[in-house]
Amino acid sequence: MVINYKGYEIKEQEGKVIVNNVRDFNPVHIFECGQCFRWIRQEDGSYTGVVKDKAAVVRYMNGKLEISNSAIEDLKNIWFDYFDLGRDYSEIKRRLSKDEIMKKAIEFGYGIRLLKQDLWETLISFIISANNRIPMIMKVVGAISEMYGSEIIMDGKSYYTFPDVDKLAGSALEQLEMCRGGFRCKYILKTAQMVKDGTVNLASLANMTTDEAREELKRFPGVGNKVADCTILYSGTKYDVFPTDVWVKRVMEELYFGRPATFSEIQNFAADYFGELAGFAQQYLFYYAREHKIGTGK
DNA sequence: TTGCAGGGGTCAA
DNA sequence: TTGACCCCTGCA
Repeated sequence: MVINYKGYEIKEQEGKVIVNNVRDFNPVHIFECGQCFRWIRQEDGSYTGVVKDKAAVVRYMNGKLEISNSAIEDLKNIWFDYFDLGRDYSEIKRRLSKDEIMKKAIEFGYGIRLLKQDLWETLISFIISANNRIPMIMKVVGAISEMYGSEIIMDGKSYYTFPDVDKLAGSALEQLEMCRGGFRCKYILKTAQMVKDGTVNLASLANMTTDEAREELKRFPGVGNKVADCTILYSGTKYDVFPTDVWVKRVMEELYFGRPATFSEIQNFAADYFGELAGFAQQYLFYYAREHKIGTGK
C-alpha cells in the first residue's frame, strides 16, 4: 500500500517504512555533524539508533529513506518530525549561499538536516559534551541509557531508551558516576532534580523568546551559553541561535574575520548576517570546519 | 612501557 | 580573566 503524506510517497514493507522523494538528506552528514550521539554507523553504511521508545535502522539511497522496525504510524508520529521532513532544505541552502565560504560549506555538507530531538535527552547529552570528545560523549550517553533506560530488542540485539527525568533524578551520584561522566555527573543529577521538582519547566521553553530560553536553561549547573544554544537548536526549539564552540570560533576567525574574534563578536555577526537561519548556518560551518580541521594548523 | 597534554565548556575565585 | 576538572586517547 502506498499513501501520500505531506507531499511524500510512503509505504510499509517487510516491517519497514519507506519514504520516497526525500531530498537534501545524507545520513553521514546528519548523524555525524555533531548534533546527536545515539546513532551508530554500521559496516554497510546504515545507522542504528534509538529515538523515544523506538530502535531502528536507517538507510538512504537515491531519494529513498528506509526506516526499519517501523510502520506508517511511526513515520507520522516520530520520524517525520525527527528528521524535519516538513522543511525545505533546498530553500534554506539557497538563502544561505550568500558568499563563497557558505557555498563551500553547504556543498560539503549538502545532506545535513537539523534533527528535532527530545529536549530532555538533548539537555543531558550536551551537559556531557562539555570539554569532551564525541566518542566519549557517545559512550557516556549509551552507558546512562543502558543503566537507567528500558531495554528494547531489535533483530535479536538489545538497545536502550534514554531514561526519563524521574529515573535519573532518583539515582545516587555514585551510581551515575559509573557511566564515566566524570565531573559532569553532579551536574546531570542536579539538573534532573531541578526538572523533576519543577524549578525549571522544559516544556515552557518553546513559548519563550530565544534569549529567555537560553537564560532559563543556564539555571542548570553545567549549562553555559554553548550548551544552552545546542540544547535549544538540536531539540528544534529555536533556530536563531549560533552555538559557538572551538570549531565554530576557528572557522569564523579564519574564514570570516581573518583575525582572532571574541565570542560576542561572533554572536553579533551571526545574528546580523544569518538572522533566523543562524542555526542552520552553524551546522554547515561546524561540519565543514571539523572535517577539514580548519584552524588547527593540520 | 610510562607519562603527559588536551579535548565540541563551565564554574569558582 | 584564569585554572581546575573526570576520563580517555594519541603520541612521545
